[in-house]
Amino acid sequence: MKAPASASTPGSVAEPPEPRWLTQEEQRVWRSFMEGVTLLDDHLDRQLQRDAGMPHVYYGLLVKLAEAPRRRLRMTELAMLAKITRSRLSHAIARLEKNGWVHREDCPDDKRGQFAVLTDQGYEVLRQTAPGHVEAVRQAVFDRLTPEQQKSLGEIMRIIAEGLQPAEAGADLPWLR
Amino acid sequence: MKAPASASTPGSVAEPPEPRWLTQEEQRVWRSFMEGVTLLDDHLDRQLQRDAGMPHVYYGLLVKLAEAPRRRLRMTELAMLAKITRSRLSHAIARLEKNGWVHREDCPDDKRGQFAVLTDQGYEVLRQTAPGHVEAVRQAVFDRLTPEQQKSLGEIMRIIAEGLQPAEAGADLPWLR
DNA sequence: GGCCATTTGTTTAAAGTTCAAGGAGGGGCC
DNA sequence: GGCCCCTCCTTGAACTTTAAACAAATGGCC
Repeated sequence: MKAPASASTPGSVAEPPEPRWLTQEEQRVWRSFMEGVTLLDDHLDRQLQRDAGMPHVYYGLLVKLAEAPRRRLRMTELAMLAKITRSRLSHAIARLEKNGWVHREDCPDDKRGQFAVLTDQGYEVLRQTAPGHVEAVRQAVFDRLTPEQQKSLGEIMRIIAEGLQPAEAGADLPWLR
Repeated sequence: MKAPASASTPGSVAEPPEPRWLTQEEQRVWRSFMEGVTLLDDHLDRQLQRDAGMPHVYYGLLVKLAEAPRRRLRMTELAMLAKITRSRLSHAIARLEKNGWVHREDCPDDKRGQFAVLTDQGYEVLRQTAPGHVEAVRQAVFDRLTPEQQKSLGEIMRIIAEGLQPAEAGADLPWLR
């Protein structure tokens, strides 16, 4: 495909600029990325579904709760930490509540608010399944990468994440970032 | 948490080995990774849902078909290329067929077989939406990374993907790898 | 040919996600 | 107080994904 002569000096008629296609090498990088992510995500989802009876995202929610003071977080805060919508979180917490791993509690300060609280039972599930999960992550990722690659991966993904962080997110909750 | 004295010289009673927990730094890497992936995936899904009326995975299927000889692929082959299950593919193709972007065709050599074929209309959708999609990928990823980081990302994700590739996958279709 | 394990692709139902809409409370402003 | 806009969270419907079960065709083997 050839760029039209006007590509660098567009006339008065509005033309869409020539798309900045990916080079061969960029395409290879992008495909490796998508494949790696897809395979890894599926792998961890299956591992956790099998050993903990929940998808990876749900597991991540329990982890965030376990790390929080008093093992509880406001719904909106948890949603932001986990990078999911509040709607999705609502459904997820409903499911985890049915399992007895989380329960909801009203917020005394704000009657609109809800806390998601990790139950003892939920904590126990986490305690029992965490070793298997870390091991899976290690085998799939860290065991295969050199320390330099690990560092590099961290930097790269941090950059990408920062670029996509909704601008307002946590503007008033800066300690979450 | 302290490792028991027996950790390095286990006695005759079977004990689970002390889990290889992630270090602080490894945790930071892992979280950046998960966050970046989550945000990026959501971002691209929304972009394509808005501009092309389909999720990212479905778009990927059309791309694979467009690149294939005669714009067609056997279901199993396409599933392997896209790293998804055949079941998921069946549903996806059904949906794309309803849109008129793909149609199924019987395989003359193998009466069990089906080809998924990209229609002209499907190709047209791809042609119109590809520029917007590449641009989104560029802005979110390539524009933010140095050439070295891009190269590094490619290597790292290739390593991770290889480690998770089901052993049999494409054993008899080596040219797909 | 006949048998049997395997491959191919689909189907069903359950589970998870998304999107748009909505109820209820907070908080500023008059 | 009363009004209005915003935030917090939930809901229901539509859609996508998963897991398990299935029919049909293949291919090796006797």
